[in-house]
Amino acid sequence: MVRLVDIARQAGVSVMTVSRVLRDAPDIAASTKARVQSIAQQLGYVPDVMAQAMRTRNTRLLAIVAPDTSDPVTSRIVLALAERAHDLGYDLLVSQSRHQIDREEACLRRVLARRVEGLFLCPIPRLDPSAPIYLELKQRGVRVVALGPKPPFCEPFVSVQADDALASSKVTRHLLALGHRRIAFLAGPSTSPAAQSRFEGYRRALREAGLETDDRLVFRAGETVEEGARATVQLIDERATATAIQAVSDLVAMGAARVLLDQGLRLPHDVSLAGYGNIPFSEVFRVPLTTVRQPKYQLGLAAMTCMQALLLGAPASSHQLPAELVIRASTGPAPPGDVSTARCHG
Amino acid sequence: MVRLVDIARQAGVSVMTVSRVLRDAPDIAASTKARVQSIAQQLGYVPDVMAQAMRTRNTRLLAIVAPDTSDPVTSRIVLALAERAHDLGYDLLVSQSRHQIDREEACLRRVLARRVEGLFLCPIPRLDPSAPIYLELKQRGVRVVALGPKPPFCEPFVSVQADDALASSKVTRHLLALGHRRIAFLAGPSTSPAAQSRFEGYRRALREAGLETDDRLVFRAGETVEEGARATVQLIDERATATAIQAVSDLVAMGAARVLLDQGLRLPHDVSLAGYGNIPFSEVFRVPLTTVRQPKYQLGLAAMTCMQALLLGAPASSHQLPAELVIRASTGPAPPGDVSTARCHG
DNA sequence: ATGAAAGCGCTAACAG
DNA sequence: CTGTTAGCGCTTTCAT
Repeated sequence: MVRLVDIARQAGVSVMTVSRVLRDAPDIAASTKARVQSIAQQLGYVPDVMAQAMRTRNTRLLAIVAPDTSDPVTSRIVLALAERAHDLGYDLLVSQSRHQIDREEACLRRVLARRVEGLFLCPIPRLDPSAPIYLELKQRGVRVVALGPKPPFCEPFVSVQADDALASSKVTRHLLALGHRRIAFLAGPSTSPAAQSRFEGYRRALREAGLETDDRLVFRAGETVEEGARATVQLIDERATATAIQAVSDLVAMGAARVLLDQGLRLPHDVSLAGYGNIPFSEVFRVPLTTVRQPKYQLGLAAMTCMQALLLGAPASSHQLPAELVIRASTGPAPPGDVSTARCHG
Repeated sequence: MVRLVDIARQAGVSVMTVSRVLRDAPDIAASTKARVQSIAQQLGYVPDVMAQAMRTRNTRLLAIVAPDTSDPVTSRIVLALAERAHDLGYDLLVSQSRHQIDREEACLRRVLARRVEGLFLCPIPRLDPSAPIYLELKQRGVRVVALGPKPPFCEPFVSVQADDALASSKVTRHLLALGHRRIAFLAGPSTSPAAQSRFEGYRRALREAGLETDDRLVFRAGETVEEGARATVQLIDERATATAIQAVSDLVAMGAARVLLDQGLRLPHDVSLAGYGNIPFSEVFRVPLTTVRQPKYQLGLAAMTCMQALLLGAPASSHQLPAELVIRASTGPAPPGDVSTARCHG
């Protein structure tokens, strides 16, 4: 490994001079500079970032801790973060908490031990409102940007997220505009703030349209295709006369679609279906799915912008980015003669 | 920041003693140990991995450099790598080369500057057979595990990949077994070794069945849905009388499906279609797609196993993991009376 | 069982 | 413009 001393010896100057040249510090004779640079080049010198960090206290290291960076949303965010980080001269550490609270804690300890300058955190939903490790992050002055909906115990952190409630209400309004009055909702896990927000958006839109949420139209699904399918079977079993179904996520919607299509129902002729999230390929789904496009990459960029502010010691504020309704083939006008619609009108 | 000295002072012992305790080194009085541990705990001591690394030369840092870690395959691999790395006491750096050669080089320089102990590399296909930066990696003794098909300039590195040629020939054999004789192939970019291997597998299966590759049935598609669609339009325009179409990837297959379905053709009644890669949701595609399931997570695990060997200075060998044919609804028996089939039989 | 000295590779602070 | 000194937080080596 080539060190500064090696170059210094070769060039017949002090280590300090070499250090200055290689950092482009001022007050160096042009001739010296050229000579040192050439020798460094020739020897194939590669600076030791660790040693620099040790001295300057700048690790130029950021980290993201998330339950699963392979999911379509997070992986796009990681892409944006790593890309921007690189351009800003930082490196990005990736750590998976696998939805396990103690694993998340272990990841965070690692991150502390690496003396990262900033942390992007997708917190695991917890039941317990107190989270000592998060307090510790705060205490130690780690700059934290929370990604996604912020649970109560993340209050002190800046956050960046899509406006789930708003986007979800856009979906509901779209269905209402198509004449649907009985819109079922396939809900996500109650521990997930994102899922909650989407349900909130649905309720809000209904309320604004002068309708009340009918509990018999709300089904607990979950996060997976399977759970979506199960909830839809239940919906059918219970003879819930909905003309439209709004799902908490595209995955759940796909499960619903499977069941509906298997029943011989046509989308959107017999029933409309909407998802949320615009996962890749929801476009090329059996019936191209009306959904919400989350600005994933933009979320990453926004998060990094926040981080830059924090790194400069500037105040940073949380952001809600608007998500966009994408109307495709799975939603259409409500069947005109539908009993339930009539009833609602009456 | 609490350092060893701080603990030492509190405990009335030397820094060395504290260091020993915290590393579980032998020859420490039980009483001292207990006292130091308790004080460390109480002060919230977090070791400085950088400083440790500086002294011990073990950075406990690994890195992955890939064109785009958000693609479905790579993101799963990253998941496996980060997870295993964590369990082995390593952290993982993620760096995106964005399909740009000079960016890849910049990423690799960063990785060198961080003194990572090992590197997972998804190389960008290059036309030029020489790649100085890769030679440098080799020279500097960085342990490298190549992911995916290994281009010629990566020869010196251990690699882990799915056996694309074999899996691709499984697809072709499946179509042959269904009675298809005129099987079109939608090929990928000629620079991609993976795409090449898949084409090879197709040819090999045909040859083994006593058939020759008909160049008029091979269409250059690419990597995207769009390119798949374009190639399929071309296929139709040229009146290529194929009864089955094998695509280099699921994305390309989806493009093909769009065109075929738009033409009013039924899958698999009129024409069979197979993809490759088993991207999420190819199962819930308009017509569930026959495809090849790549053992993505397993690839990550295998790569890490190789890395462990390298880190121990042990020899490691390259691995080809078998990929599995997944038969779904898009492939079926060849239309019995088909002219082309008849012609082949005659 | 514990401590003192030295140094990993680099740079801040000060001197000349 | 260039060099000297000191030290970042830790551990190796050698002493006691």
